[in-house]
Amino acid sequence: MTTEETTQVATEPLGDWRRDTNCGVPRLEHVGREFTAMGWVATRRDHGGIVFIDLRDRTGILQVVFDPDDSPDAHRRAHGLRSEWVIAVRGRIAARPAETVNPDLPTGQVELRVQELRVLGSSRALPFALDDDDQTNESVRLKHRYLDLRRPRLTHNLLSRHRATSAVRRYLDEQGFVDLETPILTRSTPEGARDYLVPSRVNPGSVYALPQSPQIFKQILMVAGFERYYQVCRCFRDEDLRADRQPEFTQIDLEMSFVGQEDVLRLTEGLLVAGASAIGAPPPETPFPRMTYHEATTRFGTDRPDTRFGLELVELSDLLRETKARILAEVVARGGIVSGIVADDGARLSRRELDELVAWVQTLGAGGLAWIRANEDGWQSPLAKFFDEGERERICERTGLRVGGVLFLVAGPRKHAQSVLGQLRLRLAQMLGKIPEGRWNYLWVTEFPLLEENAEAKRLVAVHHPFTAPFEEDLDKLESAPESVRALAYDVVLNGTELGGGSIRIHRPEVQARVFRALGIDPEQQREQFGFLLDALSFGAPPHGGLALGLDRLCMLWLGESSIRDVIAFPKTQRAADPMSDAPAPPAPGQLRDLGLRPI
RNA sequence: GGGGUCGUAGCUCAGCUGGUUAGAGCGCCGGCCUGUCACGCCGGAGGUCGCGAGUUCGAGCCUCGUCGGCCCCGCCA
Repeated sequence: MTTEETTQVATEPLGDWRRDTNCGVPRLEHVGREFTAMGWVATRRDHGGIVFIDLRDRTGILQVVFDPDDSPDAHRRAHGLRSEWVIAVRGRIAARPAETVNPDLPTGQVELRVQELRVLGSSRALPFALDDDDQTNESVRLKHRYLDLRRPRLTHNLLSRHRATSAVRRYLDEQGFVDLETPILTRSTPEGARDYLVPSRVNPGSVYALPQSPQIFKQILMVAGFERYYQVCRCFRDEDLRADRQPEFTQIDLEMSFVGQEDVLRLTEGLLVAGASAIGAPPPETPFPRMTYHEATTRFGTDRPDTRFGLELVELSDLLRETKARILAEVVARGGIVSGIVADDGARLSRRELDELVAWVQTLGAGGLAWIRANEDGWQSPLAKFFDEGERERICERTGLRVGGVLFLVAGPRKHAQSVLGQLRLRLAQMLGKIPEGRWNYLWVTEFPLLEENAEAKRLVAVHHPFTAPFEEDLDKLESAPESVRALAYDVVLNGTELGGGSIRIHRPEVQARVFRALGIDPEQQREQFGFLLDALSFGAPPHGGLALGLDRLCMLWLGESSIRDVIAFPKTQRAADPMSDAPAPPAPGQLRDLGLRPI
């Protein structure tokens, strides 16, 4: 039978039938009631003399029974039903015989005995099975996303996401926030991610940019006097994709006037409690632990530490200044550091696994990875022969290295060595099974530096963005020691993933001018790039600050998924394409001409 | 831009050292079946081995290129 023939099954109109129960609803208390249910044929079990259908709607599954004793006509027609047909059934709820109760279904104690059947829609044979454990290639699933979304797990994910979003909106509404929209067609801003550009037909040669975030507009809304703004808004960044990065993603974006950092953090904690509770994840305990940027990078090698396990970094530079392992001593002499991680059960790793780690670290661009394995009969290490007795004792004392453990060492410029160890730490935790299940470690990282050296541009750039306020007490170092100035910026982290971040903004024009000067942005550039914000700030700007949270990532973590694609209805592939609609596509003839564009 | 990995029936996969007519499970189609819930039993259809070159007497298998999925580095203020 061909596909075309399959689709030629006669379907019936809905007529005056109306649904009066959902599939997930009926229980023993409904026995004897007459119901009309509608949904999709999830599975059929045709025994000839009797036919069972699992009927599915978004609320769950109900077993419906076609028995000739109830209706010979419905029973005869039930043989023709197929997977994913849409049907309406009318009948009576009955208790199942005791031995046929299905404990795996919430409705498993009852069934609907069908008196009348209407076939509302037929279905072609499916391109893939709608099981939660189906491993079908993702491009096939995305091409038929409407089918993929019928899988209970994805249905559950999107319904849960809706509950979380609704709860967040309710929470912010209660806190006096106003939901305001900002432009999607906006102006490209310098630095940051690559923009998606939209050419303007009525202004040939000019383009809009899609917003990377509504940053400037929400600050202007503060100047406009709205005091508290929020938006669940789409943001666009034309960068390469990852499991937790899509070209368009959703932020919970908010901004508040007349507040300091503490107010934003407390409000955000409440928001996360509301969202987690609504989605069914454990609500976090508040207040969240705090950690400075300095502590995070020193102890964990990253500004988004996963504190669910140890394996912390230990610096050894001062012990190894004079060591005969020249490869280490030279790095210290040049101003770099030697830092390490002890895995107290690291001896479980085979020589081969250790070698693979060394090779892997090299792919991160590190000079190398040294390891010291503390065996019963002494140290085993490519560097063992360089260390004398005193050094060994001091290293063990500092790091806690004991028999059965392995010490991993990385030497290099401070930032780089820490970052490599931070990544090694995560990898070790995975290999050694040190990441506990069911832990939800929320954490604030604070006191980010305001500015940092950009290696490529060889100048200072803003760590957060150019409107981030410096610490008041660090202001006098802005010219003398700009890199030591701390920012009133903060990130919220969950289990090593950055959920979002924000800052208190500069609302005083003279401070903004000094920061621009430190960034090397001259007044002409300031006007050109940020003129409208500077204008706004000059007309009575309240102190203000805010933050943005990645809603997709939040839902992913709360729901235990490993990709944000599983919490987005219509995500894109790694090449930023949509296999269902075939976007992006070449422009139609004439479209480019209308826009005043020519292919290069 | 770079690294890794995968691509064989609708789906998931097997396919030995390059050798006859490319297999399995699920799904699909037909038949039987009155208590199943991964129903069962019998039968059947279904293949551009991603695509293109090359090597070879001979390529699903080897080489090169290319397209696509996923993971990662760079990138993501």
